[in-house]
Amino acid sequence: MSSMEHPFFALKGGDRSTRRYVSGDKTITVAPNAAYGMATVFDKDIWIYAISKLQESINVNKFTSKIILFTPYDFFISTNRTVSGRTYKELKKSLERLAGTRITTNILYSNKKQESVGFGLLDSWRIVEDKRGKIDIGMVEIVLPEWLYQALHKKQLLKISSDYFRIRKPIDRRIYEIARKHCGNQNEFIVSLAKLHVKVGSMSKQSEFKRMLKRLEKINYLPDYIILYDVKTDLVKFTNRNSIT
DNA sequence: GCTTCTGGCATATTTCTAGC
DNA sequence: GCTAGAAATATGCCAGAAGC
Repeated sequence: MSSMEHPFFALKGGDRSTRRYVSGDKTITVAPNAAYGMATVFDKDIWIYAISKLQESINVNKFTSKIILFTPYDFFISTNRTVSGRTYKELKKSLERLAGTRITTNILYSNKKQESVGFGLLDSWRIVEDKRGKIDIGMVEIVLPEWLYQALHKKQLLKISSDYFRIRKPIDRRIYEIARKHCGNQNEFIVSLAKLHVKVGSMSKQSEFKRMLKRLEKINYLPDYIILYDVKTDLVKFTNRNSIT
């Protein structure tokens, strides 16, 4: 839920700037990997994929651990990706970015005692390669961070639409996540354009962000929610599609 | 035939800069 | 504030190879 509310992930690869966000007495610092940059919203698919695999095991009372093993091919198909040579190289880069991006925050502990914590988006990863003729068949092993693993067991996770992976634009994915987190099952959620711009984590100017929001409002294809932007008040309204009769 | 993987080309998206 | 263009990066589509 925290990763949906706050911009832990960049919209574009190669982002090497350290970001700091302040909201009341909560702060969050996102420091990217110097070589590969900050993890992106597409890298987050690995998280989502791993979590759904864990959730499946929990549902059938299977043993679970922070270590997840999967084939790249299954990951690509499950997350609506095309399968190509480049996709495999991208997967490796994604793992580098996830493991290299460091978060420092006090948002995870809301008790009176303020405590700052630092963590990576992945503890570690490795690709177990097996030569089959000329082809390298690889199994990917990732170790999820303890806090993410605990969040799953404490049910601090929100289910997202199965159409999420069909959203190809990173900015649209972020806007959907914010709508999912804040609007949830309520009828509507209203936020200022400036605040939404910060929450999305877009590095573009606000005027540029406004243009992209207007485009999204026009095509209005996000799962579960309808977006309305009021130019006069500079407010963005999310309406739950299920509440419209 | 299916799964897994590679590579090329064209197209789309984000961000930045410049100009009006 | 808005728009257009460029650069960097990501994605879509396709053909094809190899093992089971």
